[in-house]
Amino acid sequence: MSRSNSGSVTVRSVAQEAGVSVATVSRVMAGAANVSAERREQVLTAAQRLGYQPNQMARSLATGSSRSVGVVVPNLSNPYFYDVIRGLGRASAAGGYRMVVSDSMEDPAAERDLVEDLLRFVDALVLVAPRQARAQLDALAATAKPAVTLIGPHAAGPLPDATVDNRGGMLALYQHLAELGHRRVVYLGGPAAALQNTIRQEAALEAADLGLEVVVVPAGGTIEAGRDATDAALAHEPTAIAGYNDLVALGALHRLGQRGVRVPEDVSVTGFDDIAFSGFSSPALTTVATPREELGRLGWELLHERMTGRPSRSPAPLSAELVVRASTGPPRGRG
Amino acid sequence: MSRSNSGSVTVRSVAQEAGVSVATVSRVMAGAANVSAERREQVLTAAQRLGYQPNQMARSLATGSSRSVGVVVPNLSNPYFYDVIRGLGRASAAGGYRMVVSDSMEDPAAERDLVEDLLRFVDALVLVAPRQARAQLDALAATAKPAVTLIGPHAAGPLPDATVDNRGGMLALYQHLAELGHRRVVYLGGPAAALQNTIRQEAALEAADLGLEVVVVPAGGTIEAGRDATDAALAHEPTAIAGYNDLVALGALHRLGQRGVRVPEDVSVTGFDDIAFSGFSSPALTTVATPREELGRLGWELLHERMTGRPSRSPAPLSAELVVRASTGPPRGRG
DNA sequence: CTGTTAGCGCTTTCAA
DNA sequence: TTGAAAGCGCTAACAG
Repeated sequence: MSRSNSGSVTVRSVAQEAGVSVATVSRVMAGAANVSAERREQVLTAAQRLGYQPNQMARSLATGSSRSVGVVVPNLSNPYFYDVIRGLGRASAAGGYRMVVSDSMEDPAAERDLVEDLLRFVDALVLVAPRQARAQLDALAATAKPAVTLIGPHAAGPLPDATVDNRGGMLALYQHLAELGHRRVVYLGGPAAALQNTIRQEAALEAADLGLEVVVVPAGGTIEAGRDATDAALAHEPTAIAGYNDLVALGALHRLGQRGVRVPEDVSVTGFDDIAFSGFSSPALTTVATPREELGRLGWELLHERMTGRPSRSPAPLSAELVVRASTGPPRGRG
Repeated sequence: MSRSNSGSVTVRSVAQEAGVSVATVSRVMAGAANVSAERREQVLTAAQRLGYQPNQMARSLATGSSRSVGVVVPNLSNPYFYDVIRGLGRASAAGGYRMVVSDSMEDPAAERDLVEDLLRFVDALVLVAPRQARAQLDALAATAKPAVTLIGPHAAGPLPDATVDNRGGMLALYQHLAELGHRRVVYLGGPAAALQNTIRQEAALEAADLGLEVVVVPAGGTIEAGRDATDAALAHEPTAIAGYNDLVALGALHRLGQRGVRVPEDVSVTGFDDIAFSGFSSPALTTVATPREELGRLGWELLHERMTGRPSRSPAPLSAELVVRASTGPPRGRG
């Protein structure tokens, strides 16, 4: 051995400096109660003097826990996921755990690699809106480490999952449009690998009951995707366009503006997620809001239950709330 | 001891299964050349059979390196920082390092805590747009771990720093406005702790040489801050409003729309950063673009130099490029 | 309340 | 090319 860790201050140095055993130092650092005030003081000042910083690696190896949870998100450039992560981060921090987040950039293969990598050193894992096949996820549950999903598999699987009411949210949007008098709407579809899209798209079928004809035009999950799919959407002559998410809707809004199509006079537009930007577009976007920080918090709760060996079952989906802004209005007859 | 790490597959299990020593297993896993093909094969199949996964903690403790770099950003909800991080992530991943990113949420105290925490287990640190006092940063340089800043201290300090030409960018914006015929502009100031703001604000003084009178109105770094400061800005009767960054400018755009002030007919608006949303607002935002992924890459380069003990000096600021869109135009006389 | 000591799982000399 | 063995820095029995 003898790596040149020359300078590093260890429990040993502190113990020596303070004239106590390493065990005592360890106890003081851990905040254990069974140390006399006097000893504690000695250790603390010695540590201070030497600038001692516990080595997290050694600690983890000894305890078998890194006190960190891995988080994988499909796309951190979507503010929605950032908000979920923040809720998760706050909750886990309160529980004494740090978060290590990785972005798969919508790539299922990258997502698998990230999971594998994280599994080597975190205590537990949360997959946000996983983009991989169901079988892969189920395999994850067989791992020794606790894991949960957020906005995960539709049907109940071995992994606990917290999610939002995607179907209800979409239907609220459709109902709003139906009440406004719309009849034909285009749904701008999201990433194929996204489960949320599957669910949101399925809602199109049910929209028929509301007297709506919904045609699906594939787009993607980004603002650019929304912009680029808008021409195709317009070809169907809808009076309203429902985006897979706010980003897509914002992209559509932009393209409509370029083409001189007025919103909502000529075409209404809706999104999904209620990201901050949606309140600031012009016109401001009608969308559906879900409690995303709450979702993150809930994810931590589920994970924590798993980590402490308690049962933990997937809770009911968090409800989605319609947010009506300026991008929707009654359709006008044309021609 | 005897923590119930019962199930875990270790080098020992694999060695036993393969009928070799743990040293050989370690060598194979490390991809060392000095192992016979036969032995290697035995080890690999044994590892496969047992589903062996190296324990990263143990590895780190033994080698003294976690092969991870800590990254602290002030505000990940600003897409600008996300892009910088992505560049950094790609480069460090290519170099075999993983990134652990933390968000200080614009809180200098939180930033210090995060740094301290990260220092316990990462190999090196990069601070993006640090919000803490110069002295604190200089102290960081005294740490055993290599560290660099991105968009850091103005004057040269002990920490290498890669940055962008904030001053040049602002002046390009002012020159553009001056050429358009503007005379009086309001600069919507950013977060007090942000160094970028100091520099961008100082550019206001130089704008006088361009025939521009620039008055500073404090705002902040968010879209809400921009919105809320707009009324105060308007009180100065400017023909143009220059936001601290795109977020602030987008907020201003929104408020102007609410008040029925036309952009750019009545007031021109500019931002800084060229985040994706800025190309999609209406009107699209005139701003300044900086090579942010490149900035991240450069940060890794600097850090890597430090880590490998090479000199490393702060490079020249990356240049900022004016992006003219629809939010700026010639002023109209009023009254 | 305190110290001694045996590991956590892995890497890396060192000698064979 | 291979194995034995000594740690990396810390924690947690265990004995006192």
